[in-house]
Amino acid sequence: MAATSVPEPTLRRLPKYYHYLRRVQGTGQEIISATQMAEDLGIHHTQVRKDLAATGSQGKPKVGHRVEDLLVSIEAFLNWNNFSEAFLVGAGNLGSALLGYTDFEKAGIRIVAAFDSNPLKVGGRVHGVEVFPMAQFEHRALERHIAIGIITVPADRAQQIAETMVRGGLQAIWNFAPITLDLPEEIIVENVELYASLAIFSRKLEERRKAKAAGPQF
Amino acid sequence: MAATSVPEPTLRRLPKYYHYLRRVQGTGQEIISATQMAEDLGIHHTQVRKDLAATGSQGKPKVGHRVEDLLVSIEAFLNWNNFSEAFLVGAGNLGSALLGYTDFEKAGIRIVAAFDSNPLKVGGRVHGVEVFPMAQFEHRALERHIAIGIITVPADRAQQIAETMVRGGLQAIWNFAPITLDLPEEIIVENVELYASLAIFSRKLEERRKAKAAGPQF
DNA sequence: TAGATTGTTAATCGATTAACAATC
DNA sequence: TAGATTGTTAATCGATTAACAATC
Repeated sequence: MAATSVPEPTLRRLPKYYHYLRRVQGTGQEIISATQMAEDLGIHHTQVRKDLAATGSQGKPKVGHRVEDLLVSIEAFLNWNNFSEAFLVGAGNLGSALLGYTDFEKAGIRIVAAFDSNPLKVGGRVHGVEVFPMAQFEHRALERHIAIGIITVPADRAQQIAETMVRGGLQAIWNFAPITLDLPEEIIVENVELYASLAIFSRKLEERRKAKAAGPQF
Repeated sequence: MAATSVPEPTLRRLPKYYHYLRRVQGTGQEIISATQMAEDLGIHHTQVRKDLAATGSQGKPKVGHRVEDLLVSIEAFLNWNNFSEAFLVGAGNLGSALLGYTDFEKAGIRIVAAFDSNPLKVGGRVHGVEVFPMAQFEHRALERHIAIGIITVPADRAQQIAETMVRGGLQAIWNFAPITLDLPEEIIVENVELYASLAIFSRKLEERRKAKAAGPQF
């Protein structure tokens, strides 16, 4: 069962390479070296080589990698040729924004329905996606064999929604609520922690202010 | 200059503790142990202790930590009592969603103006925040001594926007576009990589499917 | 050929986890 | 007191970086 052998940081970097390579492709360039990629992306070149090797793509010594080959390898490795269907819960500001991201489809996920507990939203459509009452989530998810759930509700409702998702047979949850979900171990959970960025901002800006106040030391 | 000594992963976990402790506080509980926190958040207890120690908060052996004390320490450490003003560029779906997040203010950031190149959006308000033409960004930023910029435009415009931000004197950039910004080293950049989550989903779901197809091994 | 580039193996670094002494 | 909990020092683990052989 060595399939888990690819480190998660590598997995996280692959989309970065992918988007970069798409831009390179857009300029008409057909060959690229790991060295060049590393420089442009601010990543160590050995790192880039290892990451690309993980996708099974091979380059030619002295030449480099074919941009097209790399794109195909990454797509295949991430299974981005197929997509899984997703249900989104919470058609508020953030939820609506995600419903508008048609590009997710190129990245393995298609949001096929939204759910909300607000009767004013139910029955309508957001970016073309129908909004159903939360009460219908479980049976619709089971019926359609949905794999992925997206949580864009306030923190105090997230745990409960997540549990409904598990009952609906979902296998992966993309959680935008700032709360740690307590779920069976086999459920894949990805938390988008917006506040983590803010913590880094506050701290680093403050450090800089202090450094400035202390004056240049040399 | 030991201020940089706090590891970034610690910084990223602190908001998690903070939101958790707020919920605990909401139940009326006044004392909590690192052990309990660790269990609820799925983090090793030693890790929690080290992270809390970094904020300067102290607990009492056999007793635990006062919830209130921890909240105050984390707030102070992250400088969340003050806030910095931010300009957001790109009042589309995601940008609008962020403009509606009034909670960011508790986390050290207040979005005071939005900018967009679409004349239809300029002059209007989104969640109460005025939308200005992009051409005014630089002088308004300089005038108001803005520290933080938020980029919620498509990838192909992000680099250019970021450069304008630097010219406007901003010190930190929160980038939601899937592109690596090439900026002077002193600029603090935080990338929110939504596609990273999708990479993990695709890969892990695929692994699971394969494991299932192979059948239970024991 | 010479040299740029690939790809792998070894060394380093830093975060996480384990072990343990201190304390109320 | 005994035992739970804190907080620190040491060990482990895994990712990143460095070194180097292979190749067109």
